[in-house]
Amino acid sequence: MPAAQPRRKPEMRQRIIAAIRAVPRGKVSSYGAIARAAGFPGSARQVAWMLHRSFGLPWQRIVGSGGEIKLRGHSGLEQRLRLQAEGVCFRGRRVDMKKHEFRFPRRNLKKAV
DNA sequence: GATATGACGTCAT
DNA sequence: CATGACGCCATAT
Repeated sequence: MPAAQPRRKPEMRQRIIAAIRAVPRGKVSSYGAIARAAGFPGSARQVAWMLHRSFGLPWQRIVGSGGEIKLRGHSGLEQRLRLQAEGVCFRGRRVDMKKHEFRFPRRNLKKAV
C-alpha cells in the first residue's frame, strides 16, 4: 500500500502548545525537550517560533538547554524575574535545572492518545 | 521553488 | 566559559 503521506496538519502546533502548557508553575523545560515531548525531536526552533506567535502560554517557563535564558535584553530579564517569582532558583545566569526541570510523563506504552 | 531567518542544540576550538 | 560552525525545521519574502 502506497503509504500514507505524513500529514502536515496543524497538529504540530497543537501538540507543541499542549506540551508547553503542561509545564507546571515553578518548573521549566527546554525548547528541545518540548519538541521531543510533542513528538517532533529536532524541532526546537518551531517551539520558539510558536511562543512568539501564540499568546496565553507560559513562555517564561521555556529556556534553552542547560537552563540558559535565550532571550536578549529586557525580555530576558523579565523572564528571569517571572521565574523567580514562581519560585525557580537560578545559578548564575541559568536556571537550576537540577531542581526545576520538568519531566514529561512517558506515554510510550501503546499509542494511547 | 530558492533564500533568509529565528527565544535552538551539540560539538570543536 | 565564550565563540564559531554546522545541523535542524517551519515561516516569510
